[in-house]
Formats: sequence, structure tokens, C-alpha cells
Amino acid sequence: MAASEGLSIGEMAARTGLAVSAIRYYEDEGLVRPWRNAGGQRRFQRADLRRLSFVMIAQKLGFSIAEIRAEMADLPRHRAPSKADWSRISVAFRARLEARIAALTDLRDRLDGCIGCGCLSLEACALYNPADAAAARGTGPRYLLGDAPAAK
Amino acid sequence: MAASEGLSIGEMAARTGLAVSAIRYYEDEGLVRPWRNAGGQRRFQRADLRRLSFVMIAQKLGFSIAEIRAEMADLPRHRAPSKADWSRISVAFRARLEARIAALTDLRDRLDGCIGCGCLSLEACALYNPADAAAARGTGPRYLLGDAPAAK
DNA sequence: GTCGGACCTCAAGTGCACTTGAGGTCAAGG
DNA sequence: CCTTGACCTCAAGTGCACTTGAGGTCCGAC
Repeated sequence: MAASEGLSIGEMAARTGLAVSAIRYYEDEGLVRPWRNAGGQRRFQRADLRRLSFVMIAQKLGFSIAEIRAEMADLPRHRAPSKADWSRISVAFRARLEARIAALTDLRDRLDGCIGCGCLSLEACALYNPADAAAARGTGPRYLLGDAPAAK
Repeated sequence: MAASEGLSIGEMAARTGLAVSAIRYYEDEGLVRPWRNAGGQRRFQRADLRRLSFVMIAQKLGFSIAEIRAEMADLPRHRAPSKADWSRISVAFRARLEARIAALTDLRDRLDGCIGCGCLSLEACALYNPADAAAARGTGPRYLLGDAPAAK
């Protein structure tokens, strides 16, 4: 039971609540980088629990995998991230979060004056202009609240 | 140019900023119900501009088509909805919106104490429990912030 | 040593919200 | 009357975030 043993994918799944298949998918997406044991099975660092947790939270907040990958790019690849590393991420993340909350609140405040009144015939309503920008972004489901998905 | 002429799908697209194909899709989904002219082309009421606008805003807020359909179910099907109809919807909608904002704010407040500290090893962190509920909901992309998709 | 469960890969399927394409019909201006 | 562009239907494709399945390997307990 040396510290170098690492956690199996099943243990990771049990501890995070993620499906095993989801964790493998996240590996494909570059969000975690387990090593392999002699038999070819994945072994995870304890710190990877945090990485996956971060992924889960960010997902819940509406960030795409690409965005999350970008957000986590600042974490050290091969060593367990320190408390300071996570704090740095947290600051950037919090800013995005604040922006999202502000956008929602703003929308809510305009909604009262907008949906109830006659301006929903649009042309003049400030609510739609941001939507137009999103509409120009091609196929697939749109990203929420106008945040551009992080490229590549 | 009698009032009974109605708007073509192209006009609707131009006025809402939606793609023509998206409007047809929304019809398939039951979000608008245009009638057909002699030649089989769709004709829309002016009030449908509002319906589509509502769809666009709700989409931006992260509601699924099914949820939006449920939300709009209270609107009169065959007559142009009155200001009172829209206000009713708006109230319900605003409540969902408030809940979403509250969830985000709450999450943000916990994030500071959570991501920066050691608790992201989870097991005890209040952030994950809601996520577990979402994980039980089967295939496909998860809905944001724990709102259940409207059934049917 | 053998058995079952956990693990592996790779390909294909799923759900949502659309878009694109093929192959045609309709309507308004010249 | 004829053309051109807007419109029609229906089937298939797309991107994201996964899951499911087939077919096989590994490992820990008995």
C-alpha cells in the first residue's frame, strides 16, 4: 500500500460519483492524465480527484469541456497541483462566474420591463442583440449566456 | 395587405434573427403553430414574433425546448396571447430565473472556501451532492444547475 | 489454479438542438 | 409566359458529452 500505488478508475468513480466511462472520456479530452500499471490499467493520483471535482462543478456552471480544459491549462501537468495553483484557477474561475451571474441578473431585471410590455415585438429590445451574436456561431447547440467556447 | 395575410417564414427569420430552419424546427417541437396559405406555405401571426423571442431568451438562460414548451403551455393556442397572458408567464419564468441566480450565487460563495482549501478531495463538500443527483439521470448532456428537464 | 468482477479498447449509439442537402413547388417581377 | 428566389418535405449530418456494446485481458480471493 505504498503511496505510489495510485487509485483505480473504479475508485475514482466511486469517490467522485462520475461514471467510469465519463472518466475515460475526460482522459481522452485531456482533463486528467493517469499513468498505467504493469497490466495496462489506469492509476490516478489523489490530486486527480480534485481535477475531476473541478470539472464537475464547472460543468454544472455551464462551462464546456473546451473551456474547462483552457481553465485548467495553468495547472502543472505532471505534479500534483498545490493549494496556490488551485487558488489561482479559482480566482479566474470566480471572475467568469461573476460575469455569468451579472448577465443573468441583468437579464432578469430587463425581463420585467420587457416581457410584460409590448417590446417583445423586438427590433428595439436590448435582450436580443446578444442572441444575434450567438446565432452567427454556426451549427450545434449554442453556448449559454454569450460566452464564447474556448478554441481548440 | 389585409391583416389576415400573415408573415412568411423568411420575414420571421429576418425579424427574429433566427435561421429559417430553426423556426421550422420550433414548429415541429410545437412552440409555434403557423397556418398554411393556398400554396402550402407557412403564415405566422405577428404574436408569433413574441413567442419566438421568448424561446430565444429562455434558450439563452439555459432552458431546454421541453421546458420552454411547458412554460408556454399556459398561453392560448389559437388566439394571440394578451399582455396579461405574457405577464403570467413572465412571473413564473422570473421565479425559475431567480432560483437559477440564487444557485449560482450560492455556488460562488462556497467556491471561495472550497476550491482554495483542501476540501476538494470531496466526500464532505456540499458542492457535489447536487451533482450526484444529476448523474443519476441517464444519458446525454446534463442539465445545468440541477433543474430537471420537463418530462414529455 | 480458476473464477468472477473490474478493467481494457474501439466502434457505434444517444439526446438535444439544430443545419445541410436533395429534389422539388410556389409566387412575384420583367 | 418565364425565370428566379423564396418556399416546401424528408432524410441525413453535426457537435457536444457522454453511454453502450462487443470482444477480450487482468487481478484478487478462494
